[in-house]
Amino acid sequence: MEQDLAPAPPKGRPREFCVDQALAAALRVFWSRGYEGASMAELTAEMGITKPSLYAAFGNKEALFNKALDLYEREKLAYMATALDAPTARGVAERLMHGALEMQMSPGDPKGCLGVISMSACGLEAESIKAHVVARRASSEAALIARFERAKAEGDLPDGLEPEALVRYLFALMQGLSVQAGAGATCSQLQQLVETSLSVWPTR
Amino acid sequence: MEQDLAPAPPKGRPREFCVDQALAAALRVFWSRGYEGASMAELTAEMGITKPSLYAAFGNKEALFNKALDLYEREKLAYMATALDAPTARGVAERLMHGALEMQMSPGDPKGCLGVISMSACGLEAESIKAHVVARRASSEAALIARFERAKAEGDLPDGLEPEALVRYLFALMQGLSVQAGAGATCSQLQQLVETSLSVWPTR
DNA sequence: AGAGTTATATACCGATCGGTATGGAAGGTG
DNA sequence: CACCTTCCATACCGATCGGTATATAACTCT
Repeated sequence: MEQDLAPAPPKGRPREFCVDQALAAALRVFWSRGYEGASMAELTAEMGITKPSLYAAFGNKEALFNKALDLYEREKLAYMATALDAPTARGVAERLMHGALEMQMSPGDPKGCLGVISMSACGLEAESIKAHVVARRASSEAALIARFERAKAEGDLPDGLEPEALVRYLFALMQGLSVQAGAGATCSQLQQLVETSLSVWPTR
Repeated sequence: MEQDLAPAPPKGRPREFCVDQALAAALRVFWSRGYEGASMAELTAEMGITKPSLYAAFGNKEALFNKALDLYEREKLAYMATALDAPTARGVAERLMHGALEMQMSPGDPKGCLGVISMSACGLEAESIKAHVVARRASSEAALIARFERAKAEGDLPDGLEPEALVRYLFALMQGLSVQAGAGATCSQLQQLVETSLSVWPTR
């Protein structure tokens, strides 16, 4: 076996654009318009490439969306993974709400949550997209439930609150935050929402 | 002035469909597909009429949507108005959450909330639709804020909670409920969410 | 029975949708 | 240099989008 650390001796004409940069541009379009609302014309214009280049590099519209969704979760939803490391259940909730708030207040990015938008968009063609996004949300939901199970075992949860129910409650708040951000709420309004949510968070 | 209690001596050929019935069918389509996801082809098929009949009776797609939105608020969101009559702030919250839950569990209707769906759908053409829906939500938001202002004056609210913030918190929960319902949550999961929300509702 | 009016049915409109065929330009390797 | 591979640019594909022109059918009024 030969070492292939410089694996690709590129044979043909090199491409004239940066794939990662183009994908980031595509993400911004999907993020602000939804899967169906994003047309190939707007995507190519915003990515600065032509349609054949897009199809050669990414496959088709659905594949492009899935790659953009990967990028979104990797870069914009990183706080969800690190939040689980907080020492207490309340700490987890604080990190999640503050992370979601910070993301919505990021000035360069579109408002709202790509996941929420994609689960709400409902055209016939987008059903497989929707199912895909729902499945991903279910996995992060499961991780958070596991974290709250541990909290319950540690006596960290008030009595009578099931981890599953608490996760759904917390997700509902974050989804509501995204909906209101997408509807044009101001930063201070979103801050108010997060503060209120944390002020009523159940303590034992 | 003549009495016009039988106001319309219909002159031409009578229409062969019931306008209210067709509008109800259109509402179901918009509700499950969103404004942009609902095509005229699916609308006319589901309404059981042809395109010229639709345009003659309702104007165009946007006007049809607005009339469907009227119907939605009148029939499906009636609980929001009556909830304000509850004697306490907590009672208002209970009626709102239970009303939203009951609506999401109605077996014949699509899942999710037409308002949330329409605020999330993002194509270029739908921006005026989105603005319209946002404006309507703002008015019901204002009504609820006024109700909680009264509650505050009556000493019905815990100290340190602003009516505005509490309304946004409550709306976030209801929007989250709709998102999860649209994503395929089961009835018992939604019930869990409502119970949890009410169990952490702040009391003085 | 006509005339006037309104609704329906079919076929059609330009524009846009996602996706692709084709021809040439830009690189490597003989 | 020819040769091969890959990418870019233009033009194009059938399908569908929202919306409409035209012709005919069904009704009331004179």
